[in-house]
Order: sequence, then C-alpha cells, then structure tokens
Amino acid sequence: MELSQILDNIYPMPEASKLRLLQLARRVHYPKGHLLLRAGKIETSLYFISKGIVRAYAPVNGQDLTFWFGKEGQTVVSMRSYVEHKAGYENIETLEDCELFELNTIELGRLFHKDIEIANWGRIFAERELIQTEERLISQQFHSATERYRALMEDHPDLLQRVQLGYIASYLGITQVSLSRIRAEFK
Amino acid sequence: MELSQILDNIYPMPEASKLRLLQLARRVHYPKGHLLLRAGKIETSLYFISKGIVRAYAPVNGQDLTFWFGKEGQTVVSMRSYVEHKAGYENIETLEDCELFELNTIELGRLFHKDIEIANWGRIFAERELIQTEERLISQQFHSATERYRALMEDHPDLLQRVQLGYIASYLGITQVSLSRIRAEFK
DNA sequence: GCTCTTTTTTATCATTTGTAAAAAGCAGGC
DNA sequence: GCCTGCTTTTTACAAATGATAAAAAAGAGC
Repeated sequence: MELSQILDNIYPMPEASKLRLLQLARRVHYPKGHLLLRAGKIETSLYFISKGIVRAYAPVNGQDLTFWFGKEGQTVVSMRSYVEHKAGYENIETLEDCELFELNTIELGRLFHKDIEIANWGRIFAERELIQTEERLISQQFHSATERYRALMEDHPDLLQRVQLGYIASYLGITQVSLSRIRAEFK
Repeated sequence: MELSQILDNIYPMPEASKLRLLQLARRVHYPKGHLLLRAGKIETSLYFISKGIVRAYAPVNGQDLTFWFGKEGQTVVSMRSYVEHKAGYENIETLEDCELFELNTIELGRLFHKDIEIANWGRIFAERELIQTEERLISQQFHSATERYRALMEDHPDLLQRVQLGYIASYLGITQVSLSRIRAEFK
C-alpha cells in the first residue's frame, strides 16, 4: 500500500499539504522480529505500515502483554511519546518482514502549526484511533472471552492466520490455554 | 470551573482563537438524572463540565453498562457523532445537578477549518483522550478486578463518594456482588 | 526425512467471578 | 415513628477462567 493512499484514507488533503507530509517520509524495511519502538524511551519516529504486521506489547508484572496489532494502512506510534513527549509504555515489534514509511514526529509537530490541513489530518487521525480504542474497551469490558474471540474472527480473520495464538490470547485478555479451549468448542 | 480555564487545560490558545470558542458556548444547567446525550441519535451538542458529575453508559444485551465518568473540567461528547456523524452508542446522564457549557459540534467543525490554533486544540484534545482510553484498556485487560478497584480508589477517591456502587462495578467490568466482595476484603 | 525447537492442545485442580435470592442499611414522605 | 423504595451487602451454588504440567502437533534448519 502506498503512503499517499494511507494518508488519504485517514483524511484527504489538498495536494500541496499532502506533498509536505510525503516529503517528510522515507521508506524503510525491517525483517521479522525487529523492535520498532521501545518501552521506556521517548520515541521520535512514527511509521505507516505499507506491508506486514506488527504488535504492540507492554511489560506488566514481568509478562509481555499484547494490546494492539497493526497491519497494512495502519499507523505505528507511541502515543505517550508523540503527544506528551514522555517515555512510552509499549514495545512494538514486527511479526513479519515489514515495509514501512518512517516520519519524524518532531517535524510532523512543526507542520501541525504551519498547515491547517495537516493539523486537521492529525486531529482526525487521533479521533479515529480514539473511537476504535473506545470500542475495544467496551467490548473488553462487557463481552465474554468467547464473544470477543468470535468478533475477532469476524472482523479480522487474517490475524488468526498471521499471528501466533499466544499473542492473540494476550490481546483478548485471556491465557493461551483458555483460548485453546474456546477454539476447541467450535470444532 | 470556568470555560476559559477548561480550554486552557487542554491546550492554551492565543486570545483571539479562544474567544471564538468562548463565543460558541452557552452556559446551561440540568438537574440530576437528565439525559445529555442519547444512544442511537446523531448528537450535535458537546459539553464541558463546569460543576457536577455524569456517566456514559451503553445498552448491551439489555443491560446498561457504564464505561465512563466525567466531572469538572472534562468534556462530554459522543465520539461517533462528533467524528463520523453517525448515531452514537452511548447515553450520557447527569448524576448530580450539573452546570455545563454547551457547544454545537457543527459550528466547532467549521472553526477547525478556519483557525489553525483551534484545529490544534481539537487535535490535542483527541490525543489526550486517546491516551487515557488506551491506558484504561490496558488496565482493564491485564489487571485483576481487585487491582483496578484499588487503582480507582487512589486515582479518583471522590468517585466512590459521589457515584453509587452499581455504576462503579459496571465501570470496573464486574458485577456489584463482586465489587462488594472486594470491598469486604479491605475491612 | 530427521532432529530440535516452538507452538498448540489436553488434562487436572484451584481460584475467581457470575447468578439468584435474601437480608440489611438508608432516605424520604406521610 | 414507620412504611416504602432503592442501594448495598451477604450467602449459596454454578460457571468460567487461571495455573501448572505434560503430550501432541507444527515448523525450521540441516
């Protein structure tokens, strides 16, 4: 997926503004298993995923807890670093060989104050992410593990093919053993 | 709490931009039990809470599930309506007599495209909400009910005084019976 | 195709949480 | 004071989920 299309899918901007963003980006490539962002660091890179899949995980009580997957068209960023310039709580690693577009968040921040179209693009990006996160929260809080698994199967069947079940279980907030039990019911 | 201060706490703007926002707002007052926003409706009002406390709840499987509380300084908005102009999934009701500042989201949207300071204010508002929601999600997913209750007690002790336990239990993603059990342990 | 490693499933038992119903506590109206 | 309705706590039992260990299956490298 090309960067121009990824940007348009968030919010279509006039060509001049889009060009400014495109010029900030550089295409990078990382193999499976590469750490894109590190917990405890103030990160200044933001990535758009052109090809591949990544996961975000936070170390909690000595365990790595997966709370997000990103694939083609999605944006990889430590919100804590990006918004508050503080150390983030998440590691983000590639789960496949990935092709990404990398942007510097400081330079992006400058554009937000220079170009109103880009500022609105940034606003709409955050708003969309917010809705998705809020829906995840509600689903997490009020649906059973089985219901959440079925919803994931419907909404993102490809994830189950591309990501190992231990990570999926963590994402669903259950143990791998529980997930395995749930899967066994449907066969 | 005055509106000017609420806006500044999100992101301080030059006076001219702030005035534009202030002019959009009107002060309103509602008694305890008033429904500010309705699920299934495309809402065009957004509120800043000057005084009082509100809760957001979604009807899921015939139950009302509380997933958010707002108090002084916070913003009441149906993200679905505000961002996507679609029917929202939440009801939001006052739990106390409330003093609020009401804004029309359509007019606010116009300002986003006219005034870059306001656009950035809107961006930062969404980004902050996003971080909070993401942290709630992680806490919800990876901490036990007891840990979540203790965290709530530390972070928002006033909530426990101002909100009935049935709503708190729902907010924590557990039943009222479970919450009662947890509370009994600490005595 | 075989070996070694990683991932997934199965089995058992302990713990947590849910459901339902009853009891206790509290506040307002008469 | 004493109903009445609402909220909170308690109890008993059922269901879901977790922890641990071990077996089975799947994949990677040679």
